[in-house]
Amino acid sequence: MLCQLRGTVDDSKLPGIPQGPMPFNLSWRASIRYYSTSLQGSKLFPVKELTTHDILLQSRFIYQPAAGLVHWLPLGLRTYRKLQAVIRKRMDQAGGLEMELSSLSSKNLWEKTKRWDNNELFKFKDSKYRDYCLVPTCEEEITNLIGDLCSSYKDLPLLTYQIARKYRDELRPRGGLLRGREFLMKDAYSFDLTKEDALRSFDNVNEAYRKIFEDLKLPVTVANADSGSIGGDLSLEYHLIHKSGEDVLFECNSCQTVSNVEKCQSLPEKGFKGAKEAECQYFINKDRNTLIIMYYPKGRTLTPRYIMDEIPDIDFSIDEEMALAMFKNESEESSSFLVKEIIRVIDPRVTSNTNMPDLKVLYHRNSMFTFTDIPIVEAVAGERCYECEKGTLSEHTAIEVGHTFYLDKKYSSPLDCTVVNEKNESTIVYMGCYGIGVSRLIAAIAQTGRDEVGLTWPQIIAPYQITLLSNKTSNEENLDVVAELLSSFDLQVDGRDGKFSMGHKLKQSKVAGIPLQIIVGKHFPLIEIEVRSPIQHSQELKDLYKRKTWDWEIQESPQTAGCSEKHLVHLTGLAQVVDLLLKCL
RNA sequence: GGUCUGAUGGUCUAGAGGUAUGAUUCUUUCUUAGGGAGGAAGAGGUCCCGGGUUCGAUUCCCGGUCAGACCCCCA
Repeated sequence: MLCQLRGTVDDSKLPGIPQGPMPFNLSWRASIRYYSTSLQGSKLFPVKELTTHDILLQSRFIYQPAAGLVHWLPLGLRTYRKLQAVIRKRMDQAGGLEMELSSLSSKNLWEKTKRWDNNELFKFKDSKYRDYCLVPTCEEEITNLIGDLCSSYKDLPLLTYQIARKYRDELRPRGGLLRGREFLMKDAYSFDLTKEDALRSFDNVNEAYRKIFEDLKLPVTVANADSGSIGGDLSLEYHLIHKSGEDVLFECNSCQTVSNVEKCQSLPEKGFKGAKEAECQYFINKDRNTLIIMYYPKGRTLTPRYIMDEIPDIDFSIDEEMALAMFKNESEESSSFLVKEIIRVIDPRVTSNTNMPDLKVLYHRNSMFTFTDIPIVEAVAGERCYECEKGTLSEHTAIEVGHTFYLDKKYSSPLDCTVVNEKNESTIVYMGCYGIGVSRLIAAIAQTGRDEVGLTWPQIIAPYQITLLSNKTSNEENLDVVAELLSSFDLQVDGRDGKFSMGHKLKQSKVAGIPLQIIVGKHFPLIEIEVRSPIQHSQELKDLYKRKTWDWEIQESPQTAGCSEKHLVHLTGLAQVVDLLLKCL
């Protein structure tokens, strides 16, 4: 793939450089085109004012044919594949077995897990009017598959994964890759005989995730999370902190616990005397014999599910009016007042100093129970951590890029995924599921890594590691010599001539976030290397510098946009220096 | 599903009741030659779709479609 961008439009003048197959059968000319037309109109829209999504579009990583859909272009596809390779490597090391399930799934499994009635599911009918969906995730299919194929405890523990496209009928897709209707996700599923084993599998995958983000050199934040519609009771989210993020996290400055706002209880600040005024909301339990009244400070967001541990049979599907009607109705029918109960849940911010609203039901003192120590509203920054009760919470916005769930038997039970144990007894397996949004991760990395000049990728997923380019006057043979010298590297050779100036080619490479620009120009046989983002010199590099027997100058912090340092190296040492520089990234 | 905004050459845009401005891009060509080069000539538009008002609508009105932002939702 050396000469993908090499040469002029005139095929007859192509130099004798090996030509690899073009991705997607794009013609030679199309390849030149995607490069040369990038950032059109950049004078009108300087890169630093563009959104990251626009940079991805204009530097031809992706093409957006319609809202929520993405075509991957040659440059973007390289990053897309490299990121998959990183994930694949770590999942394999964790013992994962890669598979690939169909993107289509028939209705019956989804009915068993009660997830068919979801308007984000892409549903359609075939010519025989049978219902299908495009998979938004694969718990149903994989659980069914494993239940069918695995029958003995000897098959466990089992970890399967796939990197495949997923579909969600988002009402309003947004932010391009961040929230598309079709996206790439790595989804993994673990199957274990016992809960202990399942929790070990959960830890195992989380460890693999840690390594993946370490490979990418990303400062990922792990947060306790609500498990949402997936269910289960243990769930971790992986986030990149960024101001554009849609998730809100709270971090405790004492115990360091990070939690998603959806799963973050908080205590009032020290010395808080109580809210001025309270509001309340009524709920009823599933047996319809207990009314639950939640009191919380006026103006705060009530989070009723925080009481789930204490009142597991609370029924959130019944609204306030219905709950009150049911309770009153039951009261009349039932002659015994004693079987009726009222539970008051009073948020800790509501105290004796607080104005309480009037009760809407008659009650009997003996049948009333009160919680006063369970926080039931969304946390806000500045309040005290509920975990350690010492630290103060601070707020961050973040982009969620990964999520792990311990599922217990949530899916294995309705889908009857069982194995026999040593005693030949049938037992339901324990599951976990684990996702990384691959396409979203690319967008998140682009977003968090970009600067005024353009994108900056972690070296391991940059579309190319190096752009090798010529200036307008250097002769082609010199470029060939250097290309040959560096042929073992992941190299993009931009030998376009004519109207493409050196500055033009440099800018394009830097906008695209290629880590190194190497210029074959007027100093030949000295070669210029520009480093896109700041790096730490390794000891190895410093040693080589001391031992060098050929020309090598380093210019720290040059006054060039998108360039942290420049090297002027003689051909003789070029490959060694490039190799060590890449290792510093 | 709600609220708002928008739709004009491939891309971005100006504009006004009388078929359209500028830039960019693309083609040919000359010059230039180290930080997104400059000139010359050329190419490229049923002004989103349907209806209404009008002598005449791309422009005004109504409806639709699509796109974007904010809600809502959300493994």
